Amino acid sequence: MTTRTRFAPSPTGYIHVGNVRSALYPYLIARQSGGKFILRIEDTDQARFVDGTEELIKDTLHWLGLDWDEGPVLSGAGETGDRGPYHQTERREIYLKWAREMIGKGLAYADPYTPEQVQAFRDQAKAEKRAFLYRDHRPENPPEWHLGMPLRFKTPEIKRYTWHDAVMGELSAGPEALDDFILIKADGLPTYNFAHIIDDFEMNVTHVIRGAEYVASTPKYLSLYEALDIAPPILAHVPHILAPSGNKKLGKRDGAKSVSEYRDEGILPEAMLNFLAQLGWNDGTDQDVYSLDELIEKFSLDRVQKSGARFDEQRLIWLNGQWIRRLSLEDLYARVQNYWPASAKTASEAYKKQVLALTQDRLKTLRDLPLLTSYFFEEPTRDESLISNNKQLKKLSPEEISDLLDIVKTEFEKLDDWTSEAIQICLNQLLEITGQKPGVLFSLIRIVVTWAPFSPQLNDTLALIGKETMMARLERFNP
RNA sequence: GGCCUUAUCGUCUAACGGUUAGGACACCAGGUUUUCAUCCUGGCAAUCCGGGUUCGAUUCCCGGUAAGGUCACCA
Repeated sequence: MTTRTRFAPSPTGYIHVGNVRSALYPYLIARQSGGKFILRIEDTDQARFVDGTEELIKDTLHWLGLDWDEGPVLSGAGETGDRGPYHQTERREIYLKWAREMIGKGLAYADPYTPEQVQAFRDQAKAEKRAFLYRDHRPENPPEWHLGMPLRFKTPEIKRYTWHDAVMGELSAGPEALDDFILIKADGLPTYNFAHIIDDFEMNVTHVIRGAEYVASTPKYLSLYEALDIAPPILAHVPHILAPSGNKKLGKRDGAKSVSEYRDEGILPEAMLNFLAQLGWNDGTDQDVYSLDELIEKFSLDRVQKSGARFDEQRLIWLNGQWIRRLSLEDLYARVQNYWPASAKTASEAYKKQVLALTQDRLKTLRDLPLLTSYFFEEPTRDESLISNNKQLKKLSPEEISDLLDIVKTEFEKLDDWTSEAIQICLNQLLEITGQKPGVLFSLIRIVVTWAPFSPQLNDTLALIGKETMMARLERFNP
């Protein structure tokens, strides 16, 4: 049987990094076995529906390179795949057909209570410090069901379930976990609990990979699979990603950033995928950097961690730097297009590529580009703290600084061959003439020319900035 | 409160009864006769607690403790 996995998000807002991992793992499983990866939109909650989310989901997956074989098409309103529709709201009749069959078999019944009455039962259970079970209130003679009232699953057998989870191993839960949950809501749409089971069956899904919050309801699903005589798919519950501080699950309230935010900050999709895959998974080796192809080859659910992992942004940024360094100059140049400082607009492509080549090694996120390069394109703003905070330079008086720079100007004025090599020779001569240490002299030149906290090698930087600009900047500076 | 799950450096993790408990991020120190966020070298730092089982437990069992999930006409 071919592997078929799915990512089934609800269009209820932005996509955060936790969601991405729930897409990545099923994607990897599908690809490593030559199977299919399905995108299904679970849009049955009309109250929480947020317009535009579906486009966001598709854009995000596409940006990450997690392309799907079946589901809504990337842009526009169509769908691909022969197991659709892939929007749950368009599958309404399918769920109702299943529901009517279940009523016929005595597996479902109408819920006669008002929401307020059910809430009263719930409150009572809570007051008595018990778990709420609807089946304790299962009506003796439920009315005939019709559209407009909730339909509930009549749990056929209240018992303990034991099952295997591809991540968690052997799991089991007592009869308390079983209840008569709602199949069809009063609005005629199914609940997640019902819809996903029908969909996964009808779409031939072989692996259900989802967040650990579904472990508690798995016995209910098992009970439904059994009643429907459906063989359950392989179940894999992935632990939560934890917020940077505290032990809570990463959520919007804890400042969980959307994937687009990281994208805007200049995190590469390769780094994001690499980071997320390793958050809670490893292949047992010391490897740190994995391409998507390597992940496809090496990923396995049974090596996924059972406990939650904290989202460590510093590691993500480190990985991003690793990936930036692995990119070819052409590739990096293409990706960095929207990150240049405004002043680079008029610069030539050739010049920008030279700047990029010089700074590639120091770039951690694409958004750092202006910080690292703006002085190549515009007059830098003088920042006195660079001198006053410099261990060596702050010992020098303004006069001493002025004298040093005069010598520098004189020597460089004589230099016509403006290449890195010639500049380096000139710099070395300046050390001899002034009798200064490199840490003093070179730092001073670097700061006065760039006014940046860090920059590439001095000779290369000066070569690229050009003699004229450099001399002008030295001239302008008065200690 | 019921049910379920988890527990190794600050963080992510390796070790599937025998290791000086390994690696990575972060941090600290030194180096790359030049900054630095790259690069190299070194350092700091962990098996939640208590009982078993065993010649021997991070590893297996039990009990605590702590943390997380869940108990919706949300997914």
